[in-house]
Amino acid sequence: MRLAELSERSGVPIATIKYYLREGLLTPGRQINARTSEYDEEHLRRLRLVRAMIQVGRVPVATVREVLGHVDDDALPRTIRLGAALWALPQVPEPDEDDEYVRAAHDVADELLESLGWSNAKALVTISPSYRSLVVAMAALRRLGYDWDPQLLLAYARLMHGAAVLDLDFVETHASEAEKVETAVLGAILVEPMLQALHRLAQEEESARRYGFGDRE
Amino acid sequence: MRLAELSERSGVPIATIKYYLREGLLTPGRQINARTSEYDEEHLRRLRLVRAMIQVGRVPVATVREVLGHVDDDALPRTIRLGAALWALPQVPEPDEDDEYVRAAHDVADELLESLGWSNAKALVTISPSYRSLVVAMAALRRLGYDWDPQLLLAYARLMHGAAVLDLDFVETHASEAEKVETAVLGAILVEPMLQALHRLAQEEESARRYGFGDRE
DNA sequence: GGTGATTGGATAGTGGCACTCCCCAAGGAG
DNA sequence: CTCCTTGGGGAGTGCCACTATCCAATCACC
Repeated sequence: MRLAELSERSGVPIATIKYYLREGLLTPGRQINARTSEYDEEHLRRLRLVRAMIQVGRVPVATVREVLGHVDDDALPRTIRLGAALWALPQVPEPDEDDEYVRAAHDVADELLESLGWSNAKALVTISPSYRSLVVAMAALRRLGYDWDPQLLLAYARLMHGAAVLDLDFVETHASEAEKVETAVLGAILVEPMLQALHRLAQEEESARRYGFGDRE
Repeated sequence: MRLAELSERSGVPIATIKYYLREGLLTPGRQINARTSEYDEEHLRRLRLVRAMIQVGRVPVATVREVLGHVDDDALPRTIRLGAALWALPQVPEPDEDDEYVRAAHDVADELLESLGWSNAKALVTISPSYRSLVVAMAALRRLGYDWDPQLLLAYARLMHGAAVLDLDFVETHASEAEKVETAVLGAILVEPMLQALHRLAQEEESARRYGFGDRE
């Protein structure tokens, strides 16, 4: 198919597809002659993937390129490719390690990993950007005066581990070997907005259940 | 305290505080004379809250203003204020209702709410932006060819309901009546990055557990 | 074979956003 | 009285995700 049809079937404007091509998010089509390129179903699929990452996952264009680079890197073993792709995702800004709240958050986070028995990967996990994000969020909450119990964090962690198990079970049963990394990355990028939406819906529901709507009080 | 000290204690540059003041994210200090304003602990707290929403929660400045407006609106009952604040948070772009994947996602989402027994708030919930986000994410996954089981979604929803129960229990025990809405909003804004970080860590851990690191294969 | 429309590619421009720079006038210190 | 500091406000900056325009090659139709 040609650019116009690719645009038609994906719903992405032609100018935007050109931009993605320039940015290296899509591989160029097969050059038929100087003025015509042919795109196939794989291009369409990749384009939809890119769009989903950008629009649903709010991933910056430069990061999409990086993530896809890792996903496509057949030279690396699977866990490393997944890890590399996840590490490339946008993260919170670097924490200030001199801040007392940040140091305290590190301690709590380390204890948490210990309790969860995630220590086998601890060397890796403690330098992961996700670990940093966790520490930053914990420190921010504490700085605002919310001194939550580490047990609460443990409960959250168990819930999210449950979600991760569901993700990877899904990857197991539904994806071919070659697609596993891609599916797992999508698990991180597209499932997260879904979880977030469910979380907010659940909050609204639970709040209404506990306190009613209050409009008759 | 004066602007310089507010900046010092919060770690936010003076120019940025001025910008927040101009944008209405902070109330002006008490004017002492034409050239001096006095800020108090409440300003500091509010500034930290704003910073956390922007940097950790990635909430746009205009949205922070809107959310805080709802949080501060004492005229409304609590559930409504919480709902209004959550609804103001940034969401995915409007779905194309003519798209077959979007319509199918609507059906699955409605069934899900039914199964969960969240139907008491259904009229509200189905017009919630979170509901829209959910539908968009579901449609995007399907469009990419991942035909997951609705049961999987139900399992995710139960997990996130568990998280919401933890959130609201925390609000119950740790916040004064006046702070409840603020805490609940923070629950949506600061707990979410924490959950996301835990989710990614859990994925890395679970992936390493199942497949090893693969570097000796 | 000529002619106007279409296509793909490159370049430059746009709009939004979160700051950030700079200047000014008012205080305050010596 | 002079110089330094401070708060306020407007204008500018840098980044990012597009998007509009231009150009030349080709294709459809006459």
